[in-house]
Amino acid sequence: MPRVAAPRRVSPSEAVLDALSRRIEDGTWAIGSCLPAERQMAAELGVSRVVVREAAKKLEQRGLVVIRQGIGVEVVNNPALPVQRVIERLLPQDRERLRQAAEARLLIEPELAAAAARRLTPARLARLRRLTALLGPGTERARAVDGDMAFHEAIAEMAENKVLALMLRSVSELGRLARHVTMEQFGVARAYEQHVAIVAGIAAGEGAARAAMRAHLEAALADLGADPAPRRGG
Amino acid sequence: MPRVAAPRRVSPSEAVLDALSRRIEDGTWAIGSCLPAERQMAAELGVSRVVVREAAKKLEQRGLVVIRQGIGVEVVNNPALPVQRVIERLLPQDRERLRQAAEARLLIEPELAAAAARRLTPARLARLRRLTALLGPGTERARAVDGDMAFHEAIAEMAENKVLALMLRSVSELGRLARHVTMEQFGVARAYEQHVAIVAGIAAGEGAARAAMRAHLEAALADLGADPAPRRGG
DNA sequence: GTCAATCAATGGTAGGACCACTGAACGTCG
DNA sequence: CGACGTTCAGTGGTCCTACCATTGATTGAC
Repeated sequence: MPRVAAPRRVSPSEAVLDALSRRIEDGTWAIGSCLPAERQMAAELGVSRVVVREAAKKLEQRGLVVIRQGIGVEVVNNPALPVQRVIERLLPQDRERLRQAAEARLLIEPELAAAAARRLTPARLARLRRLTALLGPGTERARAVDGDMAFHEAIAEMAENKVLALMLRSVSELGRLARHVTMEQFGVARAYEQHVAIVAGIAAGEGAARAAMRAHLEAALADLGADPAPRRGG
Repeated sequence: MPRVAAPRRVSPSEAVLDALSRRIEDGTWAIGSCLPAERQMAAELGVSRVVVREAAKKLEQRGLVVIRQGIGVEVVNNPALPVQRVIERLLPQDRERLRQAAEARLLIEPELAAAAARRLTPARLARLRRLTALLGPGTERARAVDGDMAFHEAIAEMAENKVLALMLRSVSELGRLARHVTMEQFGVARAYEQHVAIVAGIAAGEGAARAAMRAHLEAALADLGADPAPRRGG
């Protein structure tokens, strides 16, 4: 019986958590699909249902899955979700949270655009141009917001800084509802033009990218300020 | 039997989670102390031990407590912890994580210093001066790192943007180990001088604050680059 | 006085039973 | 035939009880 050689046994809980998160990340369970039932996984992994539940709960906290009674455990893979929740608890009031989030975004995102410009390739430029089409003429409001998010997220990705990308996505998701309102209020055409301008800026270079993005965000912020009560001001 | 009036019963789990987090935030259980045992809380709240455990686990994920077998549930209240964990999972490699975190910090913190300058009051200035003393001559390495963190955190607080403060704290905690190394390598005296310069900058105005903070961070980043392998580069 | 064994308390796991909710299959009624 | 309410099987949510594993303090022998 070794007294120092084996002090580090992995608990069943950790092992299962590891196994599940691994299989989610390697695509064993596709995004949008459901994991096997808790009882079944417990049987397969040779552990009690308690540890499976615990692992699932942790995965939910990490934004990898959502658990719904009567349905199952669905894969979503959204790492920004936990950050969002932290911010929501930190700033319970919608209005103030939105303001600070917009402030943070105004600080982060122009820099992301600049970094994306530094690292621009023809393929990436093409992708950005494709993404602007998502806000092209005749786009419905519901899809427009998704298209808007996708566009900004792509830029964040191209900046090749996952920390900043995570932060951007978190605050950006927080403003999703508000964006919906302003889109409805001011139309998507203007947002589309600004996105086109941003792409042109990124193609032109760091400075132009920064300026274009900054203009876009300031416009959105101004719209937000014009809206008296952004949906449930509690 | 109302068919629409009462569709929203709070589950025991939510209720307990709410109760516990409330009592933590209002200081019923001081930071550093332990909550009652799970069995006891279960009895007091009239609920099974499972839901108490679940609530405790969620609190742990939120960075409010840490759970240790054989010890109990200790209160810590560190909202940045979940964000740290997300980043650690997102960037498993120490070196790259540190680099991106430093990049993010270099972007965020000068702006926080500028905001702090805008909102400066005599009391706050005094507080900052007091905090610089934590790095004064003759400070041990171990305490120096804590003092450094406290100083930067205070500035973030004075900027009055909790979102940015959260982000700063998260990336800043990630670099704690590395900071330890550089402190040991280059001494605390230089860091002290830079902190003094930052305070002077904040007192002088936005631009000066930004510049001073930027210089401090760039120096730290350069030190980091000089270090070949910041502790376990796996 | 030192050190190792003991012990009580804590969180961790097991297994089984039942509750609450969901979606779909089914049957009924208009 | 079609729309609607019912039933039902499957899912996660909760409960209970017992036991395992780890910790820190207590106790005892040396």
